[in-house]
Amino acid sequence: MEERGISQAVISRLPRYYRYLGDLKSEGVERISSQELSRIMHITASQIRQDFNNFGGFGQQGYGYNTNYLYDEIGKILGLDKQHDMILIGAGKLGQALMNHMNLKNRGFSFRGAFDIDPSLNDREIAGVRIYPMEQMRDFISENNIDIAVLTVPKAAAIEITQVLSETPIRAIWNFAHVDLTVPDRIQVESVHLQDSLMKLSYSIRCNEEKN
Amino acid sequence: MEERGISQAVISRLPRYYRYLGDLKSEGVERISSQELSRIMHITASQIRQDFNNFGGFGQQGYGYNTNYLYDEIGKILGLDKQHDMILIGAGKLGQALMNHMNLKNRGFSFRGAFDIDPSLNDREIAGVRIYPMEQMRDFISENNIDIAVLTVPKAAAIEITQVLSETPIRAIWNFAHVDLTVPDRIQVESVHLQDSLMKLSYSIRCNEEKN
DNA sequence: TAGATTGTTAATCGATTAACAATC
DNA sequence: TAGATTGTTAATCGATTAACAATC
Repeated sequence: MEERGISQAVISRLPRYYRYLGDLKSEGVERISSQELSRIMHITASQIRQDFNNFGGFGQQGYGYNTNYLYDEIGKILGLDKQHDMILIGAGKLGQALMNHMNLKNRGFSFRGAFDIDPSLNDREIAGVRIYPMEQMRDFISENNIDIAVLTVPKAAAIEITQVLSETPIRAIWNFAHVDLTVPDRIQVESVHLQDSLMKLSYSIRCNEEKN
Repeated sequence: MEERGISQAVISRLPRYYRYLGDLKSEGVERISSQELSRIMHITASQIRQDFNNFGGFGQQGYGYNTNYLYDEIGKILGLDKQHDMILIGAGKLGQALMNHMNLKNRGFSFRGAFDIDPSLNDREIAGVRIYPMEQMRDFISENNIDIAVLTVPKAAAIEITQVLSETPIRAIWNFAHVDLTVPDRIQVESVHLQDSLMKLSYSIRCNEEKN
């Protein structure tokens, strides 16, 4: 599994492959050719083969790909075979929604604790996860070997908290604040900019109506 | 403002330009050159100029760009000068979070109603928006000229509801379900796949730790 | 063996970057 | 006018698609 400089475009497609293969698997489909997958996913068979071959050959000539095997291999590439311990920072509605969704659905990812500046939330539990005062975050990360911090706080708070996180052994930040974060190289950041997404939708609407 | 076949790459960058220009504007910066913006946003000045010139010239040689003007123009391109009436479908935690966030923050976008299959939620209000029974959705869309449906329901429900939405005059779906939706051409879809985003983060973590 | 389908190289297409003439 | 910076063309780079030899 050689992975020198895989392009961002390829990586972005992996979760989608994983999803479709999971569906096929649960439908009992044992093997799939790049051509069939192409038809289902609406991308070219050529691209599918190129994408998979970035990570080595998963298929067999004349046969295609074994659904289960391919599913598992992509899972491994995505690091889904490993346990990820997470904390939530900012226990508002969005944060609570993520704890409900992600704790159940994606095995491998689990919230170990949540933190909020609002003292009235302290010691409460959401989806079986306890909410602690913000001051305890730093120590909690070290003591519980937390990998991922999920940031669901306003912009200004996100910048401040990122400063603090930069000095902890955290490995990644899943950022929902409407700001681009600056972190040391050893910390990975993935941002979900909901506003940006809605604006793209607004753009599509405008373009579509101008076609009249 | 000529816009034939603007690439998806350019469109994806527009909301980020808009965000940075908004920040500059509120800092009182009246003009900005592509070079300065390049330094702040960490993209090339060349790309910035190319991007803007897809929509016509917004700058002035020897001067740069007027921050306010550029901000407004990008806003217009993104359709932010227009009112967007939305409904929420699925009034769970995630949906509630979106109503709280988006109703206040992004002017131009406002929720007119929410719908849920859970009868216990009916007639309740969240962020000043009333929750109606699902059966009333269809009529509500027509009667209130709803543009955007925000889908925060599980996968299976999302597919069913999309069928129904396809027969209404809705113009866009903002999809949070973990599935790719199929709709008529006149309906725009923008999906936020949170699971995919988290998987990409997991991939980055794995790659980063393998560098040791 | 013949048919199918991968893995991989080569061709094409598109997006990014560089360069510079136009012009404020 | 001289300096600065855009708008735009040309060059480069990377990603996608096509083609086909390898092989199960």
